Amino acid sequence: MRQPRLKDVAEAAGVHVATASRALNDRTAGMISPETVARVRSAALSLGYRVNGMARALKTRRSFAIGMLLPDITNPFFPPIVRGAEDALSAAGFTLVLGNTDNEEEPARRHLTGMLERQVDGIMIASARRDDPVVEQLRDAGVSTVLVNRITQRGGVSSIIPDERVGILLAVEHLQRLGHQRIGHVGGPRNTSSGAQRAQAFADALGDAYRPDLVVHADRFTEQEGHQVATSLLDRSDPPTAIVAANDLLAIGVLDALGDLGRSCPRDLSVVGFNDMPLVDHIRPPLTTVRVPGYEMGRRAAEMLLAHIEHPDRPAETVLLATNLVIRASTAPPTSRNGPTTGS
Amino acid sequence: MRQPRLKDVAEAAGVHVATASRALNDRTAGMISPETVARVRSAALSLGYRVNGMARALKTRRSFAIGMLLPDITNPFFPPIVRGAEDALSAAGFTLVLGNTDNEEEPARRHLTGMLERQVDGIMIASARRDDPVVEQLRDAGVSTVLVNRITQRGGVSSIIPDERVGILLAVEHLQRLGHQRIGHVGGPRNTSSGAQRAQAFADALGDAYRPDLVVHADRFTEQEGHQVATSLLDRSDPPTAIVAANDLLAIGVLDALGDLGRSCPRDLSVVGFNDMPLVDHIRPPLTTVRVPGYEMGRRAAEMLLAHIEHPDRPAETVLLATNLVIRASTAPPTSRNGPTTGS
DNA sequence: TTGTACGCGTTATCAA
DNA sequence: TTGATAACGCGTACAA
Repeated sequence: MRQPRLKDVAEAAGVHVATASRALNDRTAGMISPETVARVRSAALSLGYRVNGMARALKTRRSFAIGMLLPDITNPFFPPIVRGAEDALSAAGFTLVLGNTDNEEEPARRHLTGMLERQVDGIMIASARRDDPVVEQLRDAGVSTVLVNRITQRGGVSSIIPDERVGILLAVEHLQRLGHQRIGHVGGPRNTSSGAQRAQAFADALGDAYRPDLVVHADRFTEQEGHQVATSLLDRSDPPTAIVAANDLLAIGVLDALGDLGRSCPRDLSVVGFNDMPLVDHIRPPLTTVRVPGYEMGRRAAEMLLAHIEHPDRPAETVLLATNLVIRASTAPPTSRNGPTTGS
Repeated sequence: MRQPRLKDVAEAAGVHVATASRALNDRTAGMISPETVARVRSAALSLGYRVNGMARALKTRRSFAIGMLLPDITNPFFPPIVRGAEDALSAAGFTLVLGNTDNEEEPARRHLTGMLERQVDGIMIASARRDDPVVEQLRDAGVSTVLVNRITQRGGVSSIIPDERVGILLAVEHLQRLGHQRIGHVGGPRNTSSGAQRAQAFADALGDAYRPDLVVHADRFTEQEGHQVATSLLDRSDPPTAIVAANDLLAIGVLDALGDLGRSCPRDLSVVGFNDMPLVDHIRPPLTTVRVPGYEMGRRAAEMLLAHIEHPDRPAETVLLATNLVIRASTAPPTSRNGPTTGS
């Protein structure tokens, strides 16, 4: 026989379905006499009854499911975020639906449509681009949304991002204190807030020392892309003595490029990453990087989203999460080989 | 005004809801005259209509959602599996619901209950323990299930796992060929198939050379645990000259322990991991490890699950995915310092 | 080819 | 405190 339904429980307990429904829900069990509640619940237990969430959602217009869009779960920076979100969500009785977008619009739309059709109660987006029509639509459609790690240019939707400005500033100051004067930047995609903001923060931090020709941008936040664009930067007659990368994956790409050229870090080049994603403390050399609390970011994002679902009329807010510099072995003073006085 | 429903579309197109329903579904659109289909679809488009998946699922008893239980998305081995599964699922119009269990039963049950209440059409479990009542229940309840990466002792449910036996054998042979004679094993939790099978395969591969006192087991597949149990193995008067770890995280723990003791890899100890998870090629030293095709495993698992959902009566099958050894820099011949002839 | 009528399983409203 | 009844939005036999 098939899954028992509420009606079966009600019959087994000798009450009406409505009564059974009330007895089973904590919120409404107070209306029912303790004996009846007990009778219904034990009947449900012995029948192995399980509510049909679809029917409930149809009636209550709440699915207790949340969707999350991210570029690629395979990027080691995201799992802690997802884990943080999932922990907060499941603690509140919500379920997490995941979708990878590869930073492209078509998959993003596809996933979004699917999630919305399935009546998710809200959406977290970790894959927003600076100009993202998808986010606009969501906002206009009145869907509870929280942006994570990346924001769009036009606001109107709550978001939580790392303090990129401070992070980059700390990185630059660290390098300058070590004596570096020719500092380059391997930036991320300019159509993302992280790519654009970090590049801007880099320029601002350097001030007069800013050298536009020492800045390159990757089209994606991947090791391969970092490798490729860093090569052009390193393969010139007057390469930088230090590089601030827009994230750890790009930084690793820089290290790869450096190795290809037969040079080594930090002897020939200092490298700073961004995110402090898992395992970068174990790579060669252990990476100096700006730490972003991924787990916290995911957790708080979920909490913000749940709060927004409870109180849809509260204004959007954007939270800036503190970052700090973790100094490891990929940064060191410039040597005479690459120092400013060399000028071959 | 609220979300338009089918009725609104029907009215806008001047037809009955039933007609609108048929016109909107590709499967049934053939029953409807082309003009009507066009009229209905354009009405739907201009109204911004979106089916209510809950109502549809309630009626069709298919949610097009799949649940996946895993120990911890933060363990770098799992993201590729999840990505593979998600890609296959979304290609088939399914949605992925995620749950982290931390290898504990209570969270597993909680997530499972939530997923089942939400009427998922099937479940993938990457967190099974050897004796897992949760899996038994699922099987007995007739829920379509596929086990990934780990299996239970009692079968009856389809599964896909790496060929651990061959992988371990390749690792051991590689070390023996290098000249190692005192080879130890840092095993995983014995209540998981991966922990138990790899330990067994290790013993079998070594045959007469097997030394039970050179085997320790971690209670969890984490770097910390590996660090801890490896210390006891390395901190003895006659430590092994090589260690096969049950997975990469444990292997990294071994490297940590080695560093604590002031020794280095591969000079004082060769280490082989398992999984070839992302970034282990960049750690110090680049890790020799048994490669498991995580993405493929996730993709195929999803495909198997979908097949099972289509044909619930087909018998359970278990797929063994080929593994191979990736030799990098964490393995080398034993030196006189730690070689078999030393015997202090 | 289209319309009628009903049910999927639950909760909310109203009445008793 | 409990029961009767009507939705929630959709798909589908069956009839026309």
